[in-house]
Amino acid sequence: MLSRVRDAQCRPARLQSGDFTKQAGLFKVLADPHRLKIFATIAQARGEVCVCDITAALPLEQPTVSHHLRVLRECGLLLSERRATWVYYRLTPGAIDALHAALDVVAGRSSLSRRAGRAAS
Amino acid sequence: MLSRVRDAQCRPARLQSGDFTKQAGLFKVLADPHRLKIFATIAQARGEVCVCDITAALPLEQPTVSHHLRVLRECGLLLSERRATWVYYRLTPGAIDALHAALDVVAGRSSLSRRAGRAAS
DNA sequence: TGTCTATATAGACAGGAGTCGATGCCTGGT
DNA sequence: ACCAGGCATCGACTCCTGTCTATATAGACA
Repeated sequence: MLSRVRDAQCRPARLQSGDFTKQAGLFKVLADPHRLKIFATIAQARGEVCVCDITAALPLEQPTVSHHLRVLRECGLLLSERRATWVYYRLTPGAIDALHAALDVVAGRSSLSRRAGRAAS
Repeated sequence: MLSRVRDAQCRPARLQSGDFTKQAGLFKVLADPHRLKIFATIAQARGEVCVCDITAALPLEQPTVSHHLRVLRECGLLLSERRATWVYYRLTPGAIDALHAALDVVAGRSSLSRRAGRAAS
């Protein structure tokens, strides 16, 4: 039996039994360069950004930008608010933490200890 | 000119000029549940994991697992080493930090301050 | 050398995702 | 009431990707 030989020098590893569908879904939302640029722009604006400004800054047609904003909104990363004829997007509170937490689940690090680390800095 | 009206109450936001292709590429690699499970398994093993164990733990055929491992390897997150007939995968040193750094680029936080925060915990 | 096992590669296929043009909805102004 | 502009939705198209089967490669062993 060959597996006996391997086990002797490999000590086979408890494998992850859970599924990572939720985390993968978050990463998928960030897996597009244009969408990531939209998210980064809003994140670094530390406030709200008008859709018209986002559209103007991207080499995409308006419906495509609207589609990306919808994806970001529906996964819970962004919030939108209409004022007059314009729509403004902002980060959902805790969005960045949610992303770091997803990474921590993957890396096997508790999100509590990570937040403690960030708070100490 | 309508934009004048909007500018008065929107103060248009410096938009991100850089492209986030590199970061989006990293997130894309993690955007598949099976691939994320593979990565999490290896990350939490704190060492190397045999391909045969990964294949046994997933509801996928062997070539599909091999494909996912290739993707993780070619993006720089995993390293592979052959010993006898078996191949072992491990995390590339700094892989987790690279992912957090990518998030920090998006969130507008310097990776230096983040690492300092983690080191202090 | 021949065979068996473990892994990688090649090719094909189906479903998903990004993009666009056309159109509809909402709001403000005339 | 009508028009104009900003944004969302719809439908279609194309490319990408995850998956499979079939096959090749590499190493161990007889």
